[in-house]
Amino acid sequence: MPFDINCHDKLHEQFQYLFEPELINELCANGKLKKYLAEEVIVEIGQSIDYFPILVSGSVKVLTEDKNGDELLLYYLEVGDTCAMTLNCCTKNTKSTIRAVVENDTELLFIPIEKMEDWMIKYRSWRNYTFESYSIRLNELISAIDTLVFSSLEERLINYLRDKAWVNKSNILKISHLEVARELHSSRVVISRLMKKLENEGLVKQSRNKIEFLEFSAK
DNA sequence: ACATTAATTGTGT
DNA sequence: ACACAATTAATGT
Repeated sequence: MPFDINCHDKLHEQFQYLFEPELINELCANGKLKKYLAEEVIVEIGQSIDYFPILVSGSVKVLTEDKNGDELLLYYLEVGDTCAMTLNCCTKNTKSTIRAVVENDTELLFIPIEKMEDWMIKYRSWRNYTFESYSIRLNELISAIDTLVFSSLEERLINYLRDKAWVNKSNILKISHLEVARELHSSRVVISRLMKKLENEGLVKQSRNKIEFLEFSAK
């Protein structure tokens, strides 16, 4: 990892409201910045975690997998987020039960786990950050489970499209029905039928490998 | 520009 | 769920 002269300024800019300047200096001094391209796998299921990642730019999706190898999207991570899973793995030294895949080109800052305990004691903002992350991730999970259990696939599909549009900051999603089906743990035919229905209802426009999500109602 | 092929999407059973 | 039809994008000639 080459030393990045811009790292310092960039981090100060990104995290000025999250961490005190002292801590950001420590982040620069101890963290390693790594770039990932879309579709790259950051963490695989069963892998152990030896660095603590913080998302500096881009976005990442977090998935589980059942024994048949079928996937299910849990949630997205955005700038400033970290994964609660890794918080767990770092402290308890267990293996990851999730897979993390890059959604949009991403930069991650990797922190050696030894530093985490130091900072927990030294920096109030770090304590807040880790607790906040836990709490946010827990709520994300609960709401994911909620829609999973209580909503029809149609509602899940709409939620999925909305979330994806949000993290991509675009209403135009470049994705095929097959990929959607995999992330929602459904089948391609079912998704195609639902998409057709949504299209007739005027919620989406679609063409090959492209879905345009039309939602203007505030929420 | 046209033909061939592969991938994606649509529909009926 | 499966099979197949229809459509579209990609590639070669």
